[in-house]
Amino acid sequence: MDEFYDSQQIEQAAQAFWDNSSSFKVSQDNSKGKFYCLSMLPYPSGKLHIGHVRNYTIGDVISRYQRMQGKNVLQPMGWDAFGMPAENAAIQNNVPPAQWTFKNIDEMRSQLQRLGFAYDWDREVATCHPEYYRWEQWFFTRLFEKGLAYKKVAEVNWCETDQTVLANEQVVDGCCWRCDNPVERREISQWFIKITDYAQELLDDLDKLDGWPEQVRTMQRNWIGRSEGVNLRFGLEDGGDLEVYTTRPDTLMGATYVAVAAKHPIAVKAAENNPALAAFIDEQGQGGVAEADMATMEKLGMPTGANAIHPITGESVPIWVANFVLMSYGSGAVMSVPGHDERDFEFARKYELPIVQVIAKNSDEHQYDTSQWSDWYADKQDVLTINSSQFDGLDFKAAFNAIADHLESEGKGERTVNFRLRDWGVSRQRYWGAPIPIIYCDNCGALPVPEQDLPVVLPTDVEFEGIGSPIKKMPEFYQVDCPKCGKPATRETDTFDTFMESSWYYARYCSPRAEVMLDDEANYWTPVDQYIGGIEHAILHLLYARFYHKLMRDEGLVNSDEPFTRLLTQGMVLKDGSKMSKSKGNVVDPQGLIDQYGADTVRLFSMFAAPPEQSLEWSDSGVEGAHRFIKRLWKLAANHLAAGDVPALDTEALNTTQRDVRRKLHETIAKVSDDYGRRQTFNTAIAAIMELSNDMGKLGDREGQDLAVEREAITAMVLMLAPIVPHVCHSLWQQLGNSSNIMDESWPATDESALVRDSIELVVQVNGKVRAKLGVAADADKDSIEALAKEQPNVQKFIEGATVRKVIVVPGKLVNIVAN
RNA sequence: GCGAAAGUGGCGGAAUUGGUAGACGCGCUGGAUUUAGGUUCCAGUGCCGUAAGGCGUGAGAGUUCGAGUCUCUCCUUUCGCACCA
Repeated sequence: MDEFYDSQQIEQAAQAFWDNSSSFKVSQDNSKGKFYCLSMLPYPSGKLHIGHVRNYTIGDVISRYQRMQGKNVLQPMGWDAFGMPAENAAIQNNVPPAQWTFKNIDEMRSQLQRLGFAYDWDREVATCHPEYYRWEQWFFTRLFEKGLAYKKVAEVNWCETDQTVLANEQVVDGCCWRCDNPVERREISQWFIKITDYAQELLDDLDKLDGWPEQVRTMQRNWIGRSEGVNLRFGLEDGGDLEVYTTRPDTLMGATYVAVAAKHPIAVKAAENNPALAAFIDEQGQGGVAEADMATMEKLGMPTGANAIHPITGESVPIWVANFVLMSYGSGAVMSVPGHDERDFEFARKYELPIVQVIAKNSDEHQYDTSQWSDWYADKQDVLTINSSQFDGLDFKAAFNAIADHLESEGKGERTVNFRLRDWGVSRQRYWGAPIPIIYCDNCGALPVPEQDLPVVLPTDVEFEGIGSPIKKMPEFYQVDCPKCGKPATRETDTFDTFMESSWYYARYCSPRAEVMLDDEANYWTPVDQYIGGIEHAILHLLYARFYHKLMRDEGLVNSDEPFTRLLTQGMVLKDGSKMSKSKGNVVDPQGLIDQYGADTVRLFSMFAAPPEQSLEWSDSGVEGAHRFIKRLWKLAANHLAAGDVPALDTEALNTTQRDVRRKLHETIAKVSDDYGRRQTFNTAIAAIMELSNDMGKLGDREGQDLAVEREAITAMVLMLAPIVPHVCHSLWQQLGNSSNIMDESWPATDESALVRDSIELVVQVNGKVRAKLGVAADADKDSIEALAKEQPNVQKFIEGATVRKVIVVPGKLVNIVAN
């Protein structure tokens, strides 16, 4: 065997072998258990980023590990190919988005292939291809017919100068990123899908997802935001009423004003005769629509001059316009209880509105300081109502029920379950996306494009100027005949949110060329057994995909409730402590590293530097360390093979050193198996194999059973490293004399008899500090351990003159002598 | 602002169920070998201290025989917030 490790030659040979034997092509096979391992598909931005390398290495390691567990493994790859960057590149480089996108796909595909990922490339999907998005269009027409897709007015960021809609990302400090003019909020009519119809199920089913990180489930629960409260109505002095929703009806007696959104009809009407209010409302239309910006801006308000009638006391309370009340949330109005809501409290202090205390700490502490907020003011526990006339002296639950009952009996309100989750807006006023398959006819209204006319193909031969979407200026695209009455009609020119494509691609991989949206193979492979992707997708993408799966289930396309059984959320890759970005100049190009060290080194370092869920600090010298380890492994095998014939292992004939090494080997197999399968901490698996490799130096002269133990250990190491560094392990496997394909070998098994120990080492502590170490027989009893521990000279020294109060013996671990 | 995480040597990290803090790797120091050099191998390496020993897991408190791990308060950083993907 060549003593020199030549990564490029080894990797080329291994990849040629895999290609020639179609190693990763997979089909339905009912003789084995299936395992669907999926990594989030990349946006084809140009070149592979180091974050992609990490994501896809994790997926590949899990796939290859599962294959060695005897599973029929599907690991596909594709492209989330629609989106804004292609439009931006088109403007910058004067190249059509489609052309730019396909060039990037070709480049990135070859990079992925160079990394040796075990993808079934026959299943590759690009979401910008009409054969993909036609099914998305078809599915949307099904949702339309079921009443799950509808149109309503919603706000967007609007740049008046450029006459264009801006994404939140394109709004910088309230101004347009291109022309720097202030952005305003504009209402336009858009398509929505009723995710709120599924809010309760999306919430409930989170409990079933025990293969998901708890933090992701918590984030989704909070995002869905189920609350139980009361919808209640304040009367208006000039007739009619004003509906508000509250989760705190127990504090209704403390409502001292009502706040409405700037665009609320009451505000708009009041502004008619009030120029100052009109100016204020106008000002609130400035800036972007992003919630983070809304929530951090200064809380401002202005009185409308109108009053509302409190539903219980009948008292008159002022109606204010407040910029923190959003028209898109609930009814666009809230009751304000400054005594028991921190935001209302600050608002009331600022505008000198009355603050009334209506709950008090359950103790005798009825004191209430209206000059500053105290945490307990909003408590629901250990509080009683006060100043609430007939509702005095009640705890939260009793007050909630008494007031809700009262409102219901008076017809002024009703108990309601509310969700924070809003319907999914899927319209985008952009070019590079899937056309929304709707036709507007003056006679027949909005109609879905008939199935036989799908797909609505996005024209790719376009002049792209950057201001507005080119298809909005193409009569040959939007001028159509009404599919119902045949009269001239207009095609929808908005395109779908790209989350539409990424919400069902996992199912399409199962039968990517089928002439239906999904076929039987989808039910063979789904749900995905292991999904891997960035933590930044914890809410939106993962929630939309869960929703889509339920929609597809209800259409009869899949027969499971959830798309992803186990989820691994990968941490970010950092350099010098911060996220890599071109502006910081700290971007690591994986291609250069692959050229220099080989794919295996890059894969090994990516897996070794941190556990997958944590952020990973990239380090060039760390990459060298990974390369060094592969070279050591190579040399270990070369020297072993050079030592000559290996005798059969005779476990009865081993000396102490050989037994120790063999015990270490089987301890390592046990640990590494657990790390791969249950813990998914590949960094500790690699560390354990490195430890084993260090320990093998103890074996010495490679005589007799030395070689037998060494062969057993090297064989196991190569098998255990194969998922992480598949090329070098493929080569070593062959050189060790095996004719089989290593990825179809079985995972090594632990020999329990090798783990047996005669004696164990215990730690002896005095008052919790380590004072001695003690070797005892593995079956020693507590009393003899305690006696032995006390005899230790260094223990004697510390308990001398003191009284032993207690002795704690933790079997197999330690003895703690408590003395003073 | 709201929601979710993270914080351990010079650095990346380990400690899985409350039980020896710092595995493994990087870097550094000393030595050996070879070379023009990279390489390779051996030894050492949390901090203070000659030592005995003491201190030490973002800060502060608490529970416990025992806390990186559990509880509370605070600080810092990261991610998400619905049109970035």
